[in-house]
Amino acid sequence: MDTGLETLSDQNAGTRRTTLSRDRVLRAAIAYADANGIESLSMRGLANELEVVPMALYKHVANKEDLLDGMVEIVVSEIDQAAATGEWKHDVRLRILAARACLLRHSWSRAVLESRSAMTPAMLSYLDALTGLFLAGGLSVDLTHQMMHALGNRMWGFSQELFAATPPKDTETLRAQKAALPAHYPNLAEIAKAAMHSDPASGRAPGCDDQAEFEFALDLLLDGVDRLRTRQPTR
Amino acid sequence: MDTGLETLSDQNAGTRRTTLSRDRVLRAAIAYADANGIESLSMRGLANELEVVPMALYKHVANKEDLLDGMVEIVVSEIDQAAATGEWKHDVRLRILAARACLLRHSWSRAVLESRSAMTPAMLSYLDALTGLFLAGGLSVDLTHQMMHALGNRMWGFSQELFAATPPKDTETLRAQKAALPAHYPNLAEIAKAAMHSDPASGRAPGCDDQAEFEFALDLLLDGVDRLRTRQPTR
DNA sequence: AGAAGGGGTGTACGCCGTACACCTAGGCAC
DNA sequence: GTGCCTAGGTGTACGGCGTACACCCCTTCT
Repeated sequence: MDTGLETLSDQNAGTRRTTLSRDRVLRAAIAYADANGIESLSMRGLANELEVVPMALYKHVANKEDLLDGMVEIVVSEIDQAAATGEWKHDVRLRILAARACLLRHSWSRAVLESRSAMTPAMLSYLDALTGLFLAGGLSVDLTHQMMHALGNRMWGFSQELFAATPPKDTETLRAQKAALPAHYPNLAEIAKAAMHSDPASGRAPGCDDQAEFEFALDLLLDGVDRLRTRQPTR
Repeated sequence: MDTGLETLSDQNAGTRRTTLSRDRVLRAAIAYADANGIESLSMRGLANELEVVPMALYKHVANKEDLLDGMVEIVVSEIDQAAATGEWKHDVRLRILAARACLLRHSWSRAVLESRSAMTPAMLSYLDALTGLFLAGGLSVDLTHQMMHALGNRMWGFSQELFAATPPKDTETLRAQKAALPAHYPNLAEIAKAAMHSDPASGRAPGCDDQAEFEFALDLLLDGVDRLRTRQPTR
């Protein structure tokens, strides 16, 4: 479904324009949110924009939550994944600035991203690549883990853990995709496995000590500025 | 208005319980959000909780936005402002962890806080005190400024500038409270003044270079972890 | 030709925030 | 005491929202 094949439409009378598709709906929603702000994006308004009746949208998105999920998925997938140069710090820096630039292009995206509970493939892919850069740069698995949490904030404003608060929901497919996770996101799988050892808590994102991770990042900043304190001001 | 004086009520018949007040409404809303989640807090449900008709709330809060403003104001004002010991890094650490602890007590508060556009007195007061700690600790005005932005994120998940996007609105009172700002929040006023010099842009929070501030914090983290990289893992 | 089903439609329900007119009870001036 | 004023609770109503459900039409496959 929702491949962009666009089978025979636009007969010259122009009665029905190009038909809908999940992708067309999502992109129209993004354009609408860009133009009018996310708070004024409604199913009815979007349908109106697409010159279609509101309920037509529900043939392509499950509900408004799904619409928002799809919107951020597209935005995140547009993050420029620059090629690695081998200079890990430089590479990480580039990736994160690319993410920031991408989210800034759609000012609503940060807020929506934070309101989502589950990770999408594009997010996982981005995070996995970033994790890989740290590991390749020689950071230990634990340090990489801590750093990912510390940066989560910076990248798109998260403060809570990335995998938090996913309700049980459909256990069947969930278990399946959980099993498939290591294959697609090997780096994430590695730090998750390591974290699991120290504290096999329930649910996803097990073994993450939020408080410790928060303090780690805080101390990194405080110690860093303390070191700068003795020199002249930066700007 | 809304002082807690509670003039003669509760006549033994118990017809009208204690009457409403802005404070009672706000605290009931906080309790409701704590118990049921912020997304299910509605004016109607809250009114029902207070055994009152929905429109009665509007005698005490202007609208739902105002209700949310009032809720975060209370939460933020409950942040434990520990006495300064003179050890600036320790003091800053404690204040920030106190803020985190307070916001974590009300899981909805972070999201609501981020959705607000304007600063409230309690927020300004907290930020002013923190700024004061940095300055007293010997950080330059510029470094303090950068650090406040870097920490904004850590404290309650902000990624955007703190003062951003306040619409023009009521110029009369706005100008007045803007003029009164230095008296109440001297430390904030100092870094704002310094920032104004380098780039007198329009609106509030002038002279803040978002991109530079983001990169400052990012580099602090990356350089910090790079330094840790050469030693053994932390946990 | 006839079945199947993907995709747009129309109607309707229950929730939301809140404008506006109203009523009522206490405090005050006289 | 009488009459007014006002703060605060009430009732009704409106427009907007997300979306369930029954429909129907048009394409495609057999």
